[in-house]
Amino acid sequence: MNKKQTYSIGELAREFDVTTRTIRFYEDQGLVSPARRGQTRVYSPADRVTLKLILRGKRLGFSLAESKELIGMYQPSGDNRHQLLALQNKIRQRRDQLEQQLRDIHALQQELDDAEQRCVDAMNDLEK
Amino acid sequence: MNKKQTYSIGELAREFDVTTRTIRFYEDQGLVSPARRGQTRVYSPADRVTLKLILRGKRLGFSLAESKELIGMYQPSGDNRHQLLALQNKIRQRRDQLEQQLRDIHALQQELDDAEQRCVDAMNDLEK
DNA sequence: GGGGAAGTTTACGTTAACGTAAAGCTGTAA
DNA sequence: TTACAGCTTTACGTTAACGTAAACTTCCCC
Repeated sequence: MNKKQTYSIGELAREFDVTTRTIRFYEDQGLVSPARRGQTRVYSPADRVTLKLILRGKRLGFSLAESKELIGMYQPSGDNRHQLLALQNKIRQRRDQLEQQLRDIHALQQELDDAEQRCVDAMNDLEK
Repeated sequence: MNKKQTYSIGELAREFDVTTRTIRFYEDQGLVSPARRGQTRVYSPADRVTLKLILRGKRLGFSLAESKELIGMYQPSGDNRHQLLALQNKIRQRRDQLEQQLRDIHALQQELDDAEQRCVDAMNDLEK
């Protein structure tokens, strides 16, 4: 009853709607390091999660380098105090950036509401 | 008591912390069209708002082309029904995209909370 | 009237994030 | 056994969003 689930590059590409080229590119950039069976790449559930994080980062406007940083945050390999402090600083920066994005999004949503309303009004005018 | 406020390209560049090259590039791409006094560009308050919208779009991960679309939404020059319907569809798409971003942000915030907590815990362990 | 400081155009350079093509191995279903 | 579906590497091409440099006007100040 062990979950020895693995994925091929094609499966993941289909699931996340990207090309295999893209996934290999992320590997080039050091964002994932799948196992190999011979030549062929074999992805673990953990690799899959990493891909998910990268793509979410993209949706949030992060560069691959930034996403790499973010993903690195989840395993503080920093075994000394200095590393941990640096890590906390980065986390704080991210949080500030996210807050700004939230403000931006709310403002934009408000404007879309207005724009849509104007749309509806204009169409109602055409009715008459 | 009329507000005949105008801005030079340098003023706007300083205010928004971008280069003048950037602002001229946006003009090249048809995102702003400042007036001219001779050769020199003269920006109106409306131009300034447009710039603001572009930069907010950037923070949200929109391309310049997308921001241009978004900005175009605010003045429905579409005087016929078909235009208005197309407009509403675009607005709906934007809204969906924003909702996704919101979900992404909340998830990321949660993870940052966890990561920070692990940081604090690890530092406390070092204290002992 | 000789510098700056700030504006202009023109044009080539750069980085990120892949796309696209070529050429080859590999299992398996007909 | 061949045919193709899916995997591999290598490598050049592409797009967006500017950077950077050169060469030039214009205004203002001392």
